[in-house]
Amino acid sequence: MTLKILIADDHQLFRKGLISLINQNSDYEVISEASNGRIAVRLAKKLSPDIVIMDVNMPELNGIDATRLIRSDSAEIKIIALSMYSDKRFIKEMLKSGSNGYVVKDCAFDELLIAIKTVMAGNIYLSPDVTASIVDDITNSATASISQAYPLSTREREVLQLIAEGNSTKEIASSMCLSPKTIESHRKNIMDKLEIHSVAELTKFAIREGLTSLDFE
Amino acid sequence: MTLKILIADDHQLFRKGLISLINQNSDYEVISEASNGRIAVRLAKKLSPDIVIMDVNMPELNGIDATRLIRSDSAEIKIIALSMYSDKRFIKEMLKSGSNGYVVKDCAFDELLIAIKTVMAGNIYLSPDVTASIVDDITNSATASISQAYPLSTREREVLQLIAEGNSTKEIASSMCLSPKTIESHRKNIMDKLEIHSVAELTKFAIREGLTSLDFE
DNA sequence: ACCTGATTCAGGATTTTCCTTATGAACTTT
DNA sequence: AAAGTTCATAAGGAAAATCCTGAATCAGGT
Repeated sequence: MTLKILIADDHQLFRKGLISLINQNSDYEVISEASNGRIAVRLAKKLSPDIVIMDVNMPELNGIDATRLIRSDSAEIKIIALSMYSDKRFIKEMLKSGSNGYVVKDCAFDELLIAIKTVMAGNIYLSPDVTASIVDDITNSATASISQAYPLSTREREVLQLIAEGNSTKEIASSMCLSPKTIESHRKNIMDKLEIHSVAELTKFAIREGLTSLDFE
Repeated sequence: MTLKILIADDHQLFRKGLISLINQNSDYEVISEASNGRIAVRLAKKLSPDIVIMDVNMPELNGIDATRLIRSDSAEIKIIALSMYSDKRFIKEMLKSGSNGYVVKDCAFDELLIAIKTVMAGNIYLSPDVTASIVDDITNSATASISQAYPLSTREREVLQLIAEGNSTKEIASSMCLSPKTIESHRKNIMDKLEIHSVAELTKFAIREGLTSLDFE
């Protein structure tokens, strides 16, 4: 029986390349693909894949929160985080959100296959780079972790991400299918919690936390 | 006779995926790969590929400068720029440096094949997104052509920096001893020139331009 | 002398944000 | 089980900021 895989990444060419690699192996089948976290969550719920390969940085809804949402629905679906960066914050947040592995995009394809086998066996897989980074972090454990300074709820982070991506309250409301008043509430709560009262600093916070990047739109 | 292709991208997984896709087509052969611009320049000189598929953002030596170096050595080698972004500045720099095409990473694989055929026929290929961006630029030529390089006046930069540091229009006005109305004008002019209409993206722009930093205050 | 762009600013219309309040659900604590 | 807490949702009205239009002044260049 083949393993059903869902791929979530915002770059079509990357997705197609990965699908091509994976489909050469008859043990695996890519059943669907998502260009952002929101779509990934919906497809995971609908299709129940065995594995989701999840990019960490995506527009609309990032991989961390998408993972959290999928995990809250299902403990069975394995999620492998895929990232350009071996940044400790991403790794920690991704693992906390319930991912079963963390692989950097610079890895060999064979490593990804090993990661898939490892997580399917019920274990956690981390890229060597990632492991090194984590170990390094543990040895220098004095530095208070970012996780402390992360009092925002899932919903709030979603909203913050969209704010930091340049969306207006209205735009966020319509993209999340909520009342603008709700977004206002979240926005106010975010600002109160962070003690930040400008979009500029909110954006910087979001960049530091990896919720958004400096990318051009 | 097969076309010899060199791939330059800093993410191994992306390279392997692309190679897998390309090698399904017997007209093309990926002869080598480079994980940064410097390696790409060396390999291009050594192997004389027909085409280099060049990521714009790479460590060590970026795609723009790598393209310039390859082009200064050879006018025959076709270079297709591949980027995550359809930002006008990247596009312009890449084309000025001598690339024959500019394709966004979100494109379909078939589009990349079309790009390859187009540049091999001696033409320039641009992704639809990219073309739109360029056309948009031309249609707004009067202001936009100037807005390309570094459009902001000294005063405008000053204001932008203060915006990006989280100050309100009022605060900026009082700190610069000007009317809030003046700051509003500057703000509007900045946004018009940059074609950016949110504080979030304005902040990102300011960070990229080095007008402000990500530091905690 | 004329034109362009930079800088300054105002009035009024529009939009957004801020503040308060509230409700039901889910989860925790007592 | 009852009470408290947090979260996500949202409305009404007040306050503030932004947007649009217009315009005066001044410096620099042709």
